[in-house]
Amino acid sequence: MLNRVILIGRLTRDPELRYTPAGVAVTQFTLAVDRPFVSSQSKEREADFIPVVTWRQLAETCANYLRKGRLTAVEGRIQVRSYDNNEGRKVYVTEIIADNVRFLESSNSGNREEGSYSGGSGNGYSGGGNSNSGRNTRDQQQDPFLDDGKPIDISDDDLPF
Amino acid sequence: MLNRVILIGRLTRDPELRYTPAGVAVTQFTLAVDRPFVSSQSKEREADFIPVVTWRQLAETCANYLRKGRLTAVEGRIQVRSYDNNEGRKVYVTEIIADNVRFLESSNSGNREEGSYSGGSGNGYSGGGNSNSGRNTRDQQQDPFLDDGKPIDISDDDLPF
Amino acid sequence: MLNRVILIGRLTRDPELRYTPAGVAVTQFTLAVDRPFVSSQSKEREADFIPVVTWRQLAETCANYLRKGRLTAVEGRIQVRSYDNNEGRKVYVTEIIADNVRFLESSNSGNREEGSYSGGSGNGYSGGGNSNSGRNTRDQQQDPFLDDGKPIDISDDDLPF
Amino acid sequence: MLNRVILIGRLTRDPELRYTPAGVAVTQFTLAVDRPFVSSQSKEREADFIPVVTWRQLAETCANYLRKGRLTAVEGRIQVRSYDNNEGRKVYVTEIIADNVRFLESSNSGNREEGSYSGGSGNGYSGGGNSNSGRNTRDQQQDPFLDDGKPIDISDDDLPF
DNA sequence: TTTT
DNA sequence: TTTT
Repeated sequence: MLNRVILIGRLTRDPELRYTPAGVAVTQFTLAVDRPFVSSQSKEREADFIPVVTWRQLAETCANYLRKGRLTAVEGRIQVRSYDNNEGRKVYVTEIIADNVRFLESSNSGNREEGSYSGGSGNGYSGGGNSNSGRNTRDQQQDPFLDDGKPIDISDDDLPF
Repeated sequence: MLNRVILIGRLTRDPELRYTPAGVAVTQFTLAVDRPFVSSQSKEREADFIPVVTWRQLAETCANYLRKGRLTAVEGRIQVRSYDNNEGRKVYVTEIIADNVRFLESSNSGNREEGSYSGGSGNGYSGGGNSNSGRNTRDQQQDPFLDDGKPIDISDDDLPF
Repeated sequence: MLNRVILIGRLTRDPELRYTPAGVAVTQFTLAVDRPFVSSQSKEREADFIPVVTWRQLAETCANYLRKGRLTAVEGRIQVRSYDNNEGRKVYVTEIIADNVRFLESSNSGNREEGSYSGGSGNGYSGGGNSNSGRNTRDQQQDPFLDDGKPIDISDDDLPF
Repeated sequence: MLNRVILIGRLTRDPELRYTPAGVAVTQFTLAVDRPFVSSQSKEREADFIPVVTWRQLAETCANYLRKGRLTAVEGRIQVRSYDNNEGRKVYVTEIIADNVRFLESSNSGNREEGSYSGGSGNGYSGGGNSNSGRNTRDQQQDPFLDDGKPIDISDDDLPF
């Protein structure tokens, strides 16, 4: 009925821009969001690493302007999808589908002129191809967003807009 | 830095109240949150099933008043934890740690007097024991929230408050 | 840069549907939102009364389905506008411009099938006229939303979409 | 029932720290929050100026670290209060009562180490007095937060915590 | 001016 | 694995 998320954190890597077979842009990145408390003795885990997905025009803007380490605000909704891994086990993936992303730090270190771009009506398909390259270090079973140099296998019927 | 989630949905089952070894109450339930759009042809998946965790006094209030099917509002933050399953693979679990829960439907069907309870300073430990029973059908490796009739294995150092 | 509000409360009156000179639907209502605490001795003020404005298709849906007393969730942004009253003093009006409204109670008292309607791309102008009537008791200088039987004086340039 | 606001914007002035007669710290500032759209021809109003109030420990932290122009995230709830101006007219004031404030820019221009402080259980009364001075340029009828050099007239019964 |  |  209602599903709203707002996060502020830093990118753990540069964003990954991909295209669906129909040429729809989709960008994925992960935000490290510091937890508000100090975990008493353990001291090990102090941030949540939350995957974010953007589509269409917003995907391309994020790919162009966001970089590893940048402080970023994200607004969107939680989505849970699942797939079967190669042991036949169902794996659940929870992601934030963002419709609004604010760049709280710009490239020039003196950040008084931060940009801000939001999603919405824009469709903004700007060509096919795949601007991504060479970050194939993750386990394909663990992460369906793995970049294998080919358009990702998402039916356009699955698009949330 | 900032991590805020607000959901409105319906419980997929009755909530599960457990206690940590130190006697801290923790309640888990899942909200079915209808998606805002109609997934064109497929028509199969139209809701997200989002796990929610509450602690202490709020946990006990939720266990007492929430039931399967009830429309409920939840406010909290996203938390990602991980554990190793029995194939040695790391499994990530994403949950909402709620600090505010609103009961939008009460038990009497005419719901003009809905309750509302929030978390906070309350500590509200009300005894040990385990009021839960007999729903051991899930794979323990898949879900550490599995009810095995014993207090759950969470160190009190892990408590987020 | 980012401006997000989520409220759950009850309508203090039936909603008011108006039309701009260009025929754009706009509906206003007020939500009574109970405060989370008990104001110690005074005990008088226990809710905030927060004005909400919706536009276009969402305005017409709200006017059709919302009624005084109904529990309702609203998502939107805070907007502050000002006007000069007849003593030449600037008066500030703070409203929630809603883009998503959820009806948590339906007309039939057994509320298991609540509706839910959100804003967005819809334009949904459904005729001119003014379905409103006879509530002219407020001071025009105090409230530009006063219903005087004529289309309200809002330039279409002021529309937030 | 539920009342949640999240804003990101810039301070229009340095924050104002005051104390109630009972010595409780309260800090007020205004956030300029840019609107997400371009108001077609008029071009005049492109931001909302939203008053924010913080209490106790959080008030003192804000007074110490926030400055005019700083990019800041605020989380809280909307509160509407009223008073009678000297023409006997009731004036409504809408403010955000913040319980979490994030400093997205630190004093040193290279802002890689932004601070972040949240409210909560802290009580943090650190003395009486009034650290504020000389900004009495606003109309008292317009702004009950006007600094007149004396503790403000708020009964401790009015405190929201 | 206010809702349950 | 799922709610209305």
